[in-house]
Amino acid sequence: MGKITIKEIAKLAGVSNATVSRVIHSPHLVNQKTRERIQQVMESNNYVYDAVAGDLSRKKASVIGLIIPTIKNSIFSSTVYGIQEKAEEGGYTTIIGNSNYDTKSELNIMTLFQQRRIAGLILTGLSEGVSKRIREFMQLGIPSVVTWEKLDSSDICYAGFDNFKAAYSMTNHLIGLRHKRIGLIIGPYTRVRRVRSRLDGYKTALNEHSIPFDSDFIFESEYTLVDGKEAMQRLLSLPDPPTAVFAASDVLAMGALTAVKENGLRVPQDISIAGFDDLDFTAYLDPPLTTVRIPAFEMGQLAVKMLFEMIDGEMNQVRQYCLDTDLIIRQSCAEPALDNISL
Amino acid sequence: MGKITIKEIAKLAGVSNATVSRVIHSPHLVNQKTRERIQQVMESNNYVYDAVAGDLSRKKASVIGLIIPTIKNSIFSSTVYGIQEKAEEGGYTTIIGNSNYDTKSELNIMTLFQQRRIAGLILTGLSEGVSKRIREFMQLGIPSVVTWEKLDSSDICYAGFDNFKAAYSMTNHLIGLRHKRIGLIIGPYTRVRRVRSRLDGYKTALNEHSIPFDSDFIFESEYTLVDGKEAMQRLLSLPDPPTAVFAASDVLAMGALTAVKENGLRVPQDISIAGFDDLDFTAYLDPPLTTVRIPAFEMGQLAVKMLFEMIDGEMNQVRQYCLDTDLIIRQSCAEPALDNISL
DNA sequence: CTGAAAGCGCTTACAG
DNA sequence: CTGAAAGCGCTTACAG
Repeated sequence: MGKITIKEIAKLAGVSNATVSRVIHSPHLVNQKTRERIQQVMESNNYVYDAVAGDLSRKKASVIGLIIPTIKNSIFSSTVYGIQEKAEEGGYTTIIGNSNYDTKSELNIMTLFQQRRIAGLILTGLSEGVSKRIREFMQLGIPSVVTWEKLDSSDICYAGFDNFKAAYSMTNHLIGLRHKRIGLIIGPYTRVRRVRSRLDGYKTALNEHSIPFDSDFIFESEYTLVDGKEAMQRLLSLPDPPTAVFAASDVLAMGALTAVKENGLRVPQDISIAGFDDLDFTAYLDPPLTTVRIPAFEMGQLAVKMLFEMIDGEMNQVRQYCLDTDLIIRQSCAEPALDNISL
Repeated sequence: MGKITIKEIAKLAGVSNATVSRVIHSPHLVNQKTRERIQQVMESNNYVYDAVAGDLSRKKASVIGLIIPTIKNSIFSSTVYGIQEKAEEGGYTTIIGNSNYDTKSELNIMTLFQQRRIAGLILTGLSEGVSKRIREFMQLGIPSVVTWEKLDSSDICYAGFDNFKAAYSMTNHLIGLRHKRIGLIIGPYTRVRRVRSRLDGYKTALNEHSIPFDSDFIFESEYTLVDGKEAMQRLLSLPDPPTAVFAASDVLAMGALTAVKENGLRVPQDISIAGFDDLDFTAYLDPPLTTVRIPAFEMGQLAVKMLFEMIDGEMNQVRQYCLDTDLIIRQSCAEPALDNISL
């Protein structure tokens, strides 16, 4: 019933705790005969090492804390996967907290993580209110890295990408296709900085081509299919609707696509739709979605790699990686029909 | 730099560790003045409680271990969400291990979890090789519950659903639509028991309607879009292809749908497609997918609830819950065209 | 190569 | 209401 501890193994094998501990961690330090006997005893008693007690004793930690906005949505699953895989390789366990894009809850999770003695922290984006706390973490010796974003601060590590540039490129692509009325369905940019960067990228691209910015063309929404659909619905019922819509999330794009079809319109002949994220399913939509590929998996892996390096001592220097994004051109965007182009 | 411990707080406040510990856990036991002073000291020194040390000391655990096949796929995300939400409510943290449908790796994860002193374990399905280990866990006082499956063994707890019945109903539905040539694209039934139950449900339904079972109509595949697409491709190139295809996973169904469209065929006029899981996106496919709704979120919540009850002492009795599934009828299934019906 | 002892940060009877 | 002491399961200088 009660679980077997090192102490009991020691007693059964007629040695001290220290020696048992040694056969677990540095078997070469123990006389072969003794070692084998102890291993024997551990086996037959189904001894299971208590990693938590071990960590406490040697003042180390082997859990990595990860904060993502939500696990319900597939947006972050590649990142989580990249993190878990890499963490596991290094013998670390991952705990995940869902912030729901809320700063207060991020802060709460950070404290919870701290109580659980995490070895390092990975954040999905950096909310305004969190930077200070991150610095505290680093002061306390808890290395932290931000993903999904590129930061201005030079003292916080990140493995991210340029949201501005990614959105800028896609908008430019649509403009290159001769669209002038380009709608934008976008996530919670009021609350989330990296989403705001996407908005800025969109605006800047328009601006550079002297296309007037029309706030009726912008919809801020949660990352759900329904929201994407509803936003598109509204866009379509505008007196002079857009000829292309950039949905800055594939989930929103899929919702938008559905709305277009329900209105008996065709993509891309009647209206173009572009997405963001390059989730698995985008290649399987009808038509396949033009979108921007995000280095989701890579960011995860890199973030853990950075964490490891910091844990192993090179904590002194700040590392900042901005990974590339790619325009993935598929069939959901085309030039607007002639009668749609304002001459 | 070094983190503040209870001991230092005690010294600063001029009390013993015990008293500080008391203000953390049972403040009412401490004289108000003393308590306030101590709280004061904790605040101004940013004291953070060490939950790991606490757990060790009071011989309890506050982490729940969860094993799912994969986190990459959205299939399990509702379950994970249900679990995390409920666990959090009870002050528990969740750690997730990905087994990749592999028994050996499940066993490994279980040991890892054990080393991390989990308070309880939630498994997604029960592989043949794992039952024994589960019983060991329960013996050791680690309550365990299985989800996504209904078990025969009367001594293992579960919060699942009837895979056989779910697949049986859907197959029956297709038969009711007058389909006689019904293809099946299904997950790894050779390795996974609950998937085998689905296969059995399909077979039994056919059998009850004296529809001969045709092994050319069955494709076993991984749960990916590509696999669904390829399987459908093969099905369509059969000399006498099915008039309906039951893809026992929405992801496979989405892949299948793409293949059908690429072949210039229409769903459901030329061929019907049914899915399984009722993932978010199914209502947004073109056409919206007929599928079976799985109580994914509910299973997660219930599993944690059961775990809590067991942790709180009623560990003696085995609880087994089989939740309902629903046929979700949308537009991807219809009667076969007349010339397809064998008279 | 091995053991005794002190310690990781916290808790909990027990005694006062 | 509070403190001294033993303990959770493991580790690690130190000494031999």
